[in-house]
Amino acid sequence: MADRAPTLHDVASAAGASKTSVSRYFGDERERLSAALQERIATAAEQLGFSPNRMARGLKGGHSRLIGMLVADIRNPFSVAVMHGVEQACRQHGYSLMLCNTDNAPSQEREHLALLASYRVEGLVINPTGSHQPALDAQTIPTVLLDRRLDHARADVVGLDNRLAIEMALDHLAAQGYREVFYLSEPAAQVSSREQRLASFRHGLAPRGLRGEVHCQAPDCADESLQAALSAFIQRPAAAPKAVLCANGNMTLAATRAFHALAIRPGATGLMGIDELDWCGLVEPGITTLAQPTAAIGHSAVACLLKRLADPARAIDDIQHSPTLMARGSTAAGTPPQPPPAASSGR
Amino acid sequence: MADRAPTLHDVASAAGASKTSVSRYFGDERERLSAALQERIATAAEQLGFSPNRMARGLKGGHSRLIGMLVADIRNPFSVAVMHGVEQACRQHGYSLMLCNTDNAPSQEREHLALLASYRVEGLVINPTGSHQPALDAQTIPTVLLDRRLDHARADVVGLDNRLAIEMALDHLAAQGYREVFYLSEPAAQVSSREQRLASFRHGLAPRGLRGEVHCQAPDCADESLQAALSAFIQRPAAAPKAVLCANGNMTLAATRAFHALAIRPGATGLMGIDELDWCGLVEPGITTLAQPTAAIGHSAVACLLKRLADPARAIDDIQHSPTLMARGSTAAGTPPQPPPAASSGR
DNA sequence: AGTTAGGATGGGAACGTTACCATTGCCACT
DNA sequence: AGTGGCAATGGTAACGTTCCCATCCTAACT
Repeated sequence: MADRAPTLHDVASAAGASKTSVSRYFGDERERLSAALQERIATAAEQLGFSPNRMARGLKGGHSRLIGMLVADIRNPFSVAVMHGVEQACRQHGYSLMLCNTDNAPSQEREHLALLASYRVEGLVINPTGSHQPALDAQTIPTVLLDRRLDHARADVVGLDNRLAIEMALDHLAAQGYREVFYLSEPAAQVSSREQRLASFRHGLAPRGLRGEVHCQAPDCADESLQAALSAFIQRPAAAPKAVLCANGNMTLAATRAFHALAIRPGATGLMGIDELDWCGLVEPGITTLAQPTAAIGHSAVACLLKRLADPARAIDDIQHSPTLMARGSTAAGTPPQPPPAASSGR
Repeated sequence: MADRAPTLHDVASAAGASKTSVSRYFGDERERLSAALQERIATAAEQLGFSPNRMARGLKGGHSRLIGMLVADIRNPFSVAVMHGVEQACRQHGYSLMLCNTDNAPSQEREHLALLASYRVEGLVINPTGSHQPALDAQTIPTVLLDRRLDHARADVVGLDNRLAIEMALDHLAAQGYREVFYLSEPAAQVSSREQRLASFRHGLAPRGLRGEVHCQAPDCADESLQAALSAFIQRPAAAPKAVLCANGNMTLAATRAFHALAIRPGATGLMGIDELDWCGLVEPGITTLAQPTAAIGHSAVACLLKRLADPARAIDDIQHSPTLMARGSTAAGTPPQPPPAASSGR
């Protein structure tokens, strides 16, 4: 019969009702209709296979019921896990998620931002690419920043408690008897979470009697430079065991590959990373990680966004989640854990 | 100034032009406008920060410029990789992607389908959950099925050449000297790709002089049953080496975990899987896989969809991609590869 | 009985855009 | 000079909804 999708009007005439009534039925005023009318509309709609046109609805009411999400790297399991949480939370609150992947490219970030704006998304969850984006700063749509802070943008931030994470990592490494730590990160400039972790690392060394060394490099870089740096670190003579600490999942993967290429089994030389990955228990002897509560992060990002939608003027939130230590063989030094150099030994 | 987003009309009056001209400027008739007018509109739009409202555009023209994608399990790296390809391809063709994750739940599949329909997406890329969905069959929106065929739905299919994949796997295992193969799959009923792989497995054994055993189980199931089955298979006395073949990435992960729990190092007992994963090179001694060309699959899914959009009546496509063998240590039997029992030895 | 409150319903004007048709010039024909 | 055509622009009616207001009816008041 109808070649195109049936409209409100079609349903109305089929049910012998007015557009308004049908609109009410599908909106949130269904109770205002008499039982008889509800029945008629339900039947007619069912029969025609009607589903309200969200475009039209969004146009008239100004509510798109859409939330946009910008992910820097969709192939990063951490991002996917958070995204999963975000999507669930959105759905729970009656929003749909429009997802865009920027592949860490500022140009795509800009483009997608414009796109999402043109769909009049009501809110934005953004995991920004590193580089500074004026377009992001000028954001007029309520925004929650994921994992990465942006200096110039007035937006809520949800992510990991980076200082706590690094301290937990250093505590664990120190307790396991490691005394020198090689910190492996992607280039930290411009990316707040990396900067925070790096700074916390630097500050956290001395109080624990640790020595540290920092190595930053892009993960897509050739493996050789990482291998070389790692190998130099490991071969350098030292009195106590050494460990490698990876600032995120990408680097954990890179470091594990480097260990593998150098034919070094983690443990005697420690290996630890932030972000839990499927395979961390599988690579011998198991790789110690700090797992991020990805679902919680996703949910709280949406919760935060909705709060801002409800009250645009409220103070900016900065929600920091705590990681969970997954201790495995890669940080069992082999030498029995020694008490820290100076401190009390009783406890 | 303006509290809400500026409209076409705002730009028009700011530029001293008509709505039509501005519409033309932002549509695909920009060349029809004189240079002077283009200039004026560009300036005005820039200054107001105008971006056309896609909702309104979609409403009037009937073109949402939206493609919907339904993914059964967003935490499956294979799905994500394909999705990445789909998104790229969409963007290249001027479409945006609306992504929904069904978490393998038919109810969510139904729900999301309705949602996408209500946004009037022009096409659908679906990776169906297993169970039979009348809603999917009745699909009136042009649809491409990913990886999984649906009996009752008239839709194009894009995926792996499952028969070829299994044959490549069996060829490889046979060539490496394995003679008994334990086939590990998620429950195959209702899911065409699993059924195809399973059937190909069964048919491919005899010609190669192999013996086979099939084990199906849900991946979220407790590990013990898998471990028990695996252990029974491995301990059974046999004249020649045995191998485990995993039907997809999830099962490869499960099997690797089981090997790990049983403290068996793959190799003497072979281990191989369909789907390449980050860590397959990392787990000792490297896990042999068949990599799917995920980007190509994503791109061809969109290409296929666009062809159908252009010509709804054309014959149904069934595009099968070929996998790539990533041979690693987990299928190096240790015994030198013997020539197949009967066949010619000269080649 | 007359008035009024209020519940149920319908009519019509937006929302921001595009599609169609109309209008204006201007130039090149015969 | 008159006509036709084309290029450049503008006006207006949709698209499918929701929102505001009007209308009707029933029931409960004075």
